[in-house]
Amino acid sequence: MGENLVIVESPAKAKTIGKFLGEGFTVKSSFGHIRDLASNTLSVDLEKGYEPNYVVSDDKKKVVSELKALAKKSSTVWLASDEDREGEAIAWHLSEALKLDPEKTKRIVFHEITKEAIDNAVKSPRDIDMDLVMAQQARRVLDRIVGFQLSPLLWKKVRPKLSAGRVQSVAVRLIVEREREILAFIAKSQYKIEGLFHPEGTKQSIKVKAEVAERFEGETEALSVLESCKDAVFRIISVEEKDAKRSPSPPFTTSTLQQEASRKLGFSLNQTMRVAQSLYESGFITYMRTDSVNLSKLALVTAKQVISELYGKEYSKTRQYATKSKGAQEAHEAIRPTYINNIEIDGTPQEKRLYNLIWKRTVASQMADASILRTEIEIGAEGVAARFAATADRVKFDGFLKVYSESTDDEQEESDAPFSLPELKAGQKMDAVSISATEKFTQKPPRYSEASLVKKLEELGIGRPSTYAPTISTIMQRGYVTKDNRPGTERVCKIATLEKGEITKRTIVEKWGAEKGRLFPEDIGILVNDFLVENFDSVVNFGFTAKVEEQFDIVAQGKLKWNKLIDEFYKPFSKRVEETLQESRPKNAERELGTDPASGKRVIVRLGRFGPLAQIGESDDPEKRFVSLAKGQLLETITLEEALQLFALPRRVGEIKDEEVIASSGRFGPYIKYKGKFISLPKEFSPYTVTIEEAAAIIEESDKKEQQKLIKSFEKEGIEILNGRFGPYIKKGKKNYKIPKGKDPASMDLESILKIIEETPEKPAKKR
DNA sequence: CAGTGAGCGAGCTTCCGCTTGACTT
Repeated sequence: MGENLVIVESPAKAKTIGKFLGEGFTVKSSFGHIRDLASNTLSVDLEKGYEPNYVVSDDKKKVVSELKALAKKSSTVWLASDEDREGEAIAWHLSEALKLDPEKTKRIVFHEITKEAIDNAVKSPRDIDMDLVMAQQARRVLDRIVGFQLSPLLWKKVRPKLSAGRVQSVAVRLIVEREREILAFIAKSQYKIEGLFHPEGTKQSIKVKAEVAERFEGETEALSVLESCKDAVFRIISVEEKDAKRSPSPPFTTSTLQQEASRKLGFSLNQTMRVAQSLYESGFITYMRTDSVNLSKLALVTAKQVISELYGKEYSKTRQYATKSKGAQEAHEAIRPTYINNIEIDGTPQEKRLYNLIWKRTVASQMADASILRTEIEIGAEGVAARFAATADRVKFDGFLKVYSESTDDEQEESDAPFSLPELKAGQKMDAVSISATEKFTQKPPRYSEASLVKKLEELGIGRPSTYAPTISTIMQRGYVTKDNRPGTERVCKIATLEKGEITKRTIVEKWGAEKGRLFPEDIGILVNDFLVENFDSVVNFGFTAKVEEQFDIVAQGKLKWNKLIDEFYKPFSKRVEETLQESRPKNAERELGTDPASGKRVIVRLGRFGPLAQIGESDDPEKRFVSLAKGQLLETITLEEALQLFALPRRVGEIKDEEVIASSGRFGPYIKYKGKFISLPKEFSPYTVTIEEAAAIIEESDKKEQQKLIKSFEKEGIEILNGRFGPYIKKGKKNYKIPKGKDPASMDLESILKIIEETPEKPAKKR
């Protein structure tokens, strides 16, 4: 038992620090916050200066009692939580909950986990900074009041179990507003003119592709340019060479790691964080929840060594980056490999890939600029107003590009891969092999992906590294938004080509607007957002967090009392809550689409108990009909035709052997029903159009699969061995049992099966 | 699992930020 007890936030950190401190020190972890406002009620006394009611959370009772016992036996307790607002609060809650003697308690902080840094920290302890603690308390109480007063308002006015909060409601707002931008967007047709030229006196195969920078509004305008090119003699007007350089991106923070893992590896936010957590626990990387781009001195030195060894000295350039993002608290380092000389690690494929990404980004950040020679040429002709331009980049020195280049979110229509230009001189004649005018359409704004939404939130200073992934999970869980793919549509583009003195016109079909893993608002998200924007704009405003953060800073400086800040917010806020409560329901009114030509009744859409629906006939009409809207349809945008089509389901397709075949669409997509069985409809078929012949084939296919599914059956006992998605398994009644590895499912006897059933433990109650 | 669109009223839902854990199909 050590004389000294050191408490840090994370157990992995405790382990490493324990090694540095050695004899006489016991290092333990608090596992983050140990106390919080009681979770079942507001727990803020609105009458008594907003006094918070803190309790030790259930899952922390054990940690707290353990730490308490250890603290009792220790001569000194060192509170070594992070040096930011939350960390300071953790230190204070520890001192309160463990009833620490101030004489025996010391607050220390360190920014690097090295022996030197820790020794230094121990030499210069300080007291808990109560101003900073109160700034945290203000943050906590404000979030609780906003969340626990707005959410119940939604339960009353919209639907139970909904939620609202300073962070999540802004995230939803961003998605809803982006959707409306997209709806309002009208694609503009423009013409892009490109030419393929052959420099005179060079090999026949050499071609130079050049483009006119400006876009042309209409077909006539574009054609007149082509017309003017007919007999033109093209020459190089200018050749310009410029030196350019590119610099590496800073090392990873949580948000940039999430963005790059999404773009380069296709990871979701949760996936990235789960894999990073496991790399951290294995000691491969530094802490993964950080907003800092700072690297420790040790890391800088190792990076230099590694780069010099691998690529040569000229590739190394030591750089220290400054954090751009507002509100960054910088309690940790950037995310980097713990040992940069560790180029590869052991682990799952996912872990290897993420580690590799982190390694490359870190190393590249300490490498030299790439230097690039950019050649720009211009081609023109007398009588042709438009100028054709081409650029080519030649990498003179690759520098950091040897290791890493950052991806972008914008999907480019064509790859602008650098191509090389032949030796060209001003005045040189260029034969126009072909010149074409292609119709292009302006792009609608992109929907957010999980990662680009995090980027946006970070820019606005909303949310923290530890909450980005959970926040986005929350708004999906509430049903406000859905992550989805959309197949995209086709459109026809016109092309006119001038070749050998003649202009020919044709059209091509272009696929556009396909989306993968994007966030779409749902009707309930739109409704809740509009309700909040209408009544609480000051809170769901994009600038609200930045504004209160300024106030928290003033509290942290000791120039403002925390509960005065709260009071100034709460007075107008509670008034607004009261007023909104008195007012009528939010605009959940129905939207009228028109009349049903068959019955002459009114067709409306509205949000029902189970989601958005279309309705024919009034609510008091005994013959009224309902149908749910399909995935991807919104109340705001659905048309009468689309709504009426929904009523065509369920549809009788025909009969097979005197049994009806029905086609419809359910929770799990389109299906056909035959002899009481449901069969999912393959993608290429639609329930509106599938024919009885097609249905027969689908049913036959499904029967075949069903037969292959059954490996063995014990009818008397009601036990079956089946082939499932994850391999063979045992089924008895409604329960499934795993077959141990190495057993051949087809040759198992009843006895061994019963034994497996016997030995399989009961499923524990579902925890949430 | 593949349709629901209500009625009565009790009891519950919910925030943001720190941190990991222990469950199997």
